[in-house]
Amino acid sequence: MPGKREQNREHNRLALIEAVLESVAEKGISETSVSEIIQRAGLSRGMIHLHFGGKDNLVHAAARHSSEEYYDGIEALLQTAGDTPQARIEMIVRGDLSERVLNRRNVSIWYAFRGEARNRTVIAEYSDTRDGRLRNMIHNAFLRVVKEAGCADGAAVARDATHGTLAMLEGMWTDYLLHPDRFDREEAMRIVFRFLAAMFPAHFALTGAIEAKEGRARAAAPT
Amino acid sequence: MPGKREQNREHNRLALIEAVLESVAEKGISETSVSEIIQRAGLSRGMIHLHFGGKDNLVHAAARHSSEEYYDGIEALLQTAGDTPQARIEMIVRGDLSERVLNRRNVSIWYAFRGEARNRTVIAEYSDTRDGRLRNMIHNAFLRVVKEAGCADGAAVARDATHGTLAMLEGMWTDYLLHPDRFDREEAMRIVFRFLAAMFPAHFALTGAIEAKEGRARAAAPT
DNA sequence: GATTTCGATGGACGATTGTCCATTTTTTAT
DNA sequence: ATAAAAAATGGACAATCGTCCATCGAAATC
Repeated sequence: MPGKREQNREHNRLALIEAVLESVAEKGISETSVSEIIQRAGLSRGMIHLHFGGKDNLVHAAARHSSEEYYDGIEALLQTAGDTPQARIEMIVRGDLSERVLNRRNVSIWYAFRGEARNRTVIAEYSDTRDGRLRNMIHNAFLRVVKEAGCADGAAVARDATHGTLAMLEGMWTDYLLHPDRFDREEAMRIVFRFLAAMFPAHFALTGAIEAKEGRARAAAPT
Repeated sequence: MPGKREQNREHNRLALIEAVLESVAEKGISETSVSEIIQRAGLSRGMIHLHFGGKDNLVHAAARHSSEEYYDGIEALLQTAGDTPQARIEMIVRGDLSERVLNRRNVSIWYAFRGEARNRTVIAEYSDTRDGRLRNMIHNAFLRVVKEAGCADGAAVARDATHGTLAMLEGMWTDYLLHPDRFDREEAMRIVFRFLAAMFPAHFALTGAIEAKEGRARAAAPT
C-alpha cells in the first residue's frame, strides 16, 4: 500500500493544526500549551517539532488555516449569489453573519489571534489577507451600484460604502464576542441593510424590517 | 509625616497596574509575566501578591482601570458638547476616533484583553461596561433625533442607529489595529457621518466630504 | 523475507512560570 | 529614643513551559 506513509503524515499534520484551533477556541491562547495540543491531537510530544519545527510555527499555521477556511467559505457562498451587485453584497453580509461563519468557535479563535496580532506580525498578515480579498469583492459590487445610481463623485461613495459596511460587520462580530447569548442575527442583518437602504434607496430594501417587528429580536434569542 | 504610608501604598498599587498596561501594550498578554511587570514597576516580586493576591487579580484590575479610563475620557468630552442630540453624537464619534482615545497603546491593550474575554468572564465585563455606558448616551441622543424627525416606528430606528453606529466605530478600531500606519482619522469620521447623513439628512451634514476630496485621505497618511 | 528508510515516540533538559514567606526596612505610635 | 506595626524585599519552591534527541516501529524497497 504505497503512499500510506505520506498520507498518514499529512493527516497528523492537520490533526495538530485542528488541535490548536480547538484549544484556542475552548481555553484561549494563553492556555494552549504543547501538552494541551498533543493531548487533543492524540499524538506524541515530538510531533510538533517534527512537523513545524516549533510551537510558534504551528500556531502560525493554525492562524493561516483558520483564515483560509473563513475566506473559502465566503467565496463559495458568493458563487451561489445572483449577478446583480446588490445580490452579491447581500450574500456577503448574510454569509458573514450566518451561523456557519459567525459562531462561538470562530469568534473565539478570531479574536484570540487578533489579540496577538500587534505583537506577531505573521498573524496580523492573515487577518489582513482576509480583509483584502473581502474588501475587493464588496468594493467592486459597490462600484457597480454607484454607476447605476449615477451618483456624483461615485468613486468616493463606493469606497466609503465599502469601508463602512466592512467596519459595521466587524462591529457585529465584536457584539457576538461579548454577548453570544443575546446576539440576534436577524437584528444584525437588518441594521446593516437599514444603513445601506438609507444610502442607496433604489438598490436596497428593508425587506426584513416589518416581519421582525419590535422586540421580536430579543424574545427569540436563545438562552 | 502621617499618612505617608497609605499614600505610598496607593502609589505602588497604581504603579503595578500601569506596568501591566505598559507591558500588555508593548509585548502582549502572553509575554506579560510577573518578572516583566515588577521590572517595569521597579518594585519587588512580592508586591503583586501583597497588593492583589495574585497575578490574575492584578491583570483584572488593569483591565478595569483601562476600561474606566476610556469611559471617563469620553464622558469628559461629552460635557463640552452642545446640547442638540446631533452635537452629542458627533462629539462621541469624534472622541472615539480622536488621537487621545484611539492610539496604538489603547488599541493594543483593548484587543489584547478582548482576546482573553471569552475565557475570562471578569475581563469580558469591562468591555461590556464600556458598551453599556456608551450605548445609553448614544441611544438617548438618537431617540431625540427620531422624535424631531417624526419617523414612523422611531423607537426601532433609534435602536438600530445606535447599534449600527457603535458597530461601525468598533470596526474602525479594528482597522486601526491592523493598519495603524495607513489609518486615516478624517476618512473614518467621514464614513460614519456619510452613513448618518444618509439616514437622517436633516440632522447630519457631510461637512468634511468636499474639502477632503478624492485621494487626500491616503496621501495625508503618516508614514 | 530481509533491509532500508523515515515518521513517531516519550522522556530528559534547562529555562521560566507564579506563589509564598521569612526577613529587612520604614513609618507610626508610645 | 524605643517599641509596635505595617509595607516592601527577594530568594526558595514546585510546577510547567517548549525544545530536542536517542530510540523504536511500521512502511517501503530490494
